Amino acid sequence: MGEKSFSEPVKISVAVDTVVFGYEEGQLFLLLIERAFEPFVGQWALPGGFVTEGEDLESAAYRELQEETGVETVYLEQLYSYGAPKRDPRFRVISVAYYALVRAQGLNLKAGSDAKNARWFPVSKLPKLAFDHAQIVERALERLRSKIQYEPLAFDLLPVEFTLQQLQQFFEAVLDKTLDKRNFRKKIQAYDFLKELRKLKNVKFRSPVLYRFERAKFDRMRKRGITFSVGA
Amino acid sequence: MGEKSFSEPVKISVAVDTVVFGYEEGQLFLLLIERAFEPFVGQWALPGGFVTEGEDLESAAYRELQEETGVETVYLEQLYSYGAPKRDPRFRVISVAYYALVRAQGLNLKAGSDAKNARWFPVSKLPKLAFDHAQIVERALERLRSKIQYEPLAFDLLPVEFTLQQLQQFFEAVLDKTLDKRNFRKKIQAYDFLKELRKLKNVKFRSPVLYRFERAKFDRMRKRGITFSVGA
DNA sequence: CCAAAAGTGTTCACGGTACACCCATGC
DNA sequence: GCATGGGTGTACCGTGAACACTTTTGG
Repeated sequence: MGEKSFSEPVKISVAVDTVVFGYEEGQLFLLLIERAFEPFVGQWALPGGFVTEGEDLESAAYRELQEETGVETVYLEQLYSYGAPKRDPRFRVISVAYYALVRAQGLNLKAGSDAKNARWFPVSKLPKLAFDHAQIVERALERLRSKIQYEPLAFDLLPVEFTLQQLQQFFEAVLDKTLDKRNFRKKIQAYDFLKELRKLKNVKFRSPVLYRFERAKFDRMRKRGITFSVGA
Repeated sequence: MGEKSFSEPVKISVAVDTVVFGYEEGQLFLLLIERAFEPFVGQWALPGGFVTEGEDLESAAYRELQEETGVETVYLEQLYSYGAPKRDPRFRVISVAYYALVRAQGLNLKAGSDAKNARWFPVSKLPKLAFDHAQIVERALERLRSKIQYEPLAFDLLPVEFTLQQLQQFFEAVLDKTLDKRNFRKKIQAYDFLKELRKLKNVKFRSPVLYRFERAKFDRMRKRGITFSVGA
């Protein structure tokens, strides 16, 4: 901000747009909004909106998510800022993109009450997106795929209680590669941040054990200098 | 940008601020500007300024660097955006922060011709910084330290021709830990992206070999699926 | 008793780490 | 010839990868 002249700086509209990820049954999903106004009416776009006076960027992202989709976000992280002059055909808009993780929680893969025009799409079958949102999604996917390998983001997308098989399937789906069952279990269990809960009964075949992620244990592990890594 | 009402969005001043890194003789440096205007007159700050009409964010970062410091940047990457409502005491400013790498090139650790009020500081002895710039620097350092371990950024900070000892010293300085000489050399040379040039003569003791980084070889190595890593 | 998923150990190859001495050069 | 930094190889260990059978359960 070391401006040289005293001329007033140009003022620009600032938006926040969020790439919301969900996961269910081996598929990664993305929450999109159908645009109700020009430009790009009827096209799908990322949830988001303009930053208001005196409002933090992250707060704006939360607020817009709440207003437009009603989803409960368990993780929100800034991704990148987009400022190409013509990215919005109406007027100059700079957009600060975020990405968020939402727990799919059972089968409830629907948008919150408010927004009838919000829908989950599998990332493998996304519609054509408005603005430069395809680019933003691309970057978010890259970030998610890379960060999931050394940060415990998986546990923000999976149900609170899960089996090792579900956990493995999750990594396989997001990283798009198969993992060895025995090696995967050995590694995960060695970290010792999962708490064994009980057996899941009333399942067709042999009952799997349910686990829960213990963040406190994870943090202690980190402090001991042990780094989490999957799929390396 | 899925605004729900037709009310005009709030307009905000958008700045770009860049953390400029240089390196020389075992020390990492940072290029700062002494502020000539209020607020924070006389304090040191990151080079930067307001984005103008129709100007890309990255172009704005380049332009401001050129105007304020005259340095020739070999690498520029977006870092993070800062938007706390009161981060600038005058009025609302959102700042998109970048970080840049500059080749110190011999002893020329001075600012470009234009800016008399620009100076290099060792990162270990930074002055008090204006605005929230200390926070930005912190994040840039983290990013540099982590990225340098798996991306070839070192070669954008070192002179074009360097010895293995200089290269090792560079990593030791930035990562703040000592590396084993034999293991370091073995590893680096195994990657086979360095070109042996000649012996550096007229040096006090045994003449070291000078090397040059060959980006083409590096890229081919990457394509073969080999990942660069130092200090792991 | 059969079908289907859950669960479990061992071996091998490779990369990381630790470690000490000879070599070339200028003075 | 000596002081100083330049340069080199080997042995060990831990982690990652490959790989197949037994157990549990519901129908």
